[in-house]
Amino acid sequence: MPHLAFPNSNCDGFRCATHCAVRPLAICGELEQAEHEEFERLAQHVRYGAKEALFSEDEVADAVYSLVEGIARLYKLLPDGRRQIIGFALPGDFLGMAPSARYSFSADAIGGVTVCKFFRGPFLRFIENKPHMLMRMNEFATRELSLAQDQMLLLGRRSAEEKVAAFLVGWRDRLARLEGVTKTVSLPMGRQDIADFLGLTIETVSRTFTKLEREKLIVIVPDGVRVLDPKRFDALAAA
Amino acid sequence: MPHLAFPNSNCDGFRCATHCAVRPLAICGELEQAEHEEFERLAQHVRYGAKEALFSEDEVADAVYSLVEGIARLYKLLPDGRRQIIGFALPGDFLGMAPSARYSFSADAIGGVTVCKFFRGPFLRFIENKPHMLMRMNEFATRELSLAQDQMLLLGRRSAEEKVAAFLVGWRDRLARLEGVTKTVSLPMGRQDIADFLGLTIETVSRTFTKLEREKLIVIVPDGVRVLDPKRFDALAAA
DNA sequence: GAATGGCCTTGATCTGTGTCAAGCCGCCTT
DNA sequence: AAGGCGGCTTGACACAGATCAAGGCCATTC
Repeated sequence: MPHLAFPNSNCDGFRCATHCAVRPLAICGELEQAEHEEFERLAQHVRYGAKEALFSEDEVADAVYSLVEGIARLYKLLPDGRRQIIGFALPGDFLGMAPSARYSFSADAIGGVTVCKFFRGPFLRFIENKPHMLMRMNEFATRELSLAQDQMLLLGRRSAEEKVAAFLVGWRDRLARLEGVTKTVSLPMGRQDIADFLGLTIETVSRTFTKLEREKLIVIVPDGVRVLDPKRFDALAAA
Repeated sequence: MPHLAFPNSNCDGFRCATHCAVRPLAICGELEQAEHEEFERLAQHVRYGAKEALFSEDEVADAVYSLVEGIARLYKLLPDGRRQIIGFALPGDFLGMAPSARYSFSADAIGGVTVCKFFRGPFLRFIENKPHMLMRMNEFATRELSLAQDQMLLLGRRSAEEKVAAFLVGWRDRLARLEGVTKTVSLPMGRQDIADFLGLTIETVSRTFTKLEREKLIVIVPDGVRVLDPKRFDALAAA
């Protein structure tokens, strides 16, 4: 059961600085002072524990979410339990827009997650006469769509080794936007999650990590990998 | 080389009725009279012949397109030539928005295609202070994204037979929005296109069609299939 | 510090789909 | 009507990755 971190979401300056470190990257990043205060009054800051669900596919989509902190797993299931992870959400990402009245996928926390939660009605009323906000939402949707298309190419046409390499490169680059460039790529998600993201089995993912390590492209470290040969590695990921 | 069907795009009533039959479904479907006339003045109606490119990945994205008539193939290529078709565009679909200054995929005509083409600058200036239009673009993007996510599930987690069945059901339902419900599903794209859409080879697609026919689920007809047992067929596509 | 359980790795074997190759069918050209 | 060509189908075989099974490692608990 999620609890409200700030039931009175009209948080003071200190807390805002803490919890909205990603604001420039988020959907609300270009709101000016007055608008942002109005927007904040619509928000509930909610914290979810590890593996807790933010929302599930086919539920009535009564809220949208701006991820503030932590990482979420977005996925779809087939009736027999096969799972496809359609993305990992990072701080600044915007979740929960659906083309119908119900969510088209499920989202749950990997480790702890903090979000700004907005009920649909008030949210839509807020944006409906704010062209700048609508443009920003369009940018977000277009970027998401483009990532999804990259992933289709990966799922449909790349080998297991290419999938893993492309995943690591893509993940490293997304983390770099948040944390700056590093040699060590942290992987908060488990091997099964990676497998379900890449359309592979956990065994194939594990073997492929080992293979990349044998080929001296990476070193496997606790909860991550270190990229040894970025040049050769990026080439493998691109091809 | 495409030629302008209406170099003076300010077309008269008759031509509009002919060429904008899909307007209620298109991006401009909710513009009121005066706005729509302004919008039309920004448009070039352009016709492309079979296999002609509307635009290509990595080109400067200087225009967006509303597909009026015909079908387009949207795809990405790997450096070695492997191709993933990320979608088939139908009349009413909106193409060409990109998260960067360049197109993130290629689009070309299957058979003949007619579009409304808008240069990026005038288009953005037109929409920037029209919340209704921006909302509609959001709806379009959200629907596209949801389709892309369905496709990820298909590519990552379905068997060849499930892929083909799900493709036929999805395609039939999209055509039904335009042409009404029919038993016969027309397939204007070739087997290689279907293969590249489903992450399969042409041989596997061909064998799977034959298998579905042997199992009395479909009959293969010229340029399409007839679905014999919709109940059983939809079940196969869902599972 | 022994037992438990979750997560990951590794090995052996199987199989669905890819690859390679041949042939068919309908259509266009001459 | 003969030839050629593009698109499709079919068969034989190969292989990447799945499946099945076992074992290792580490953190947590009692």
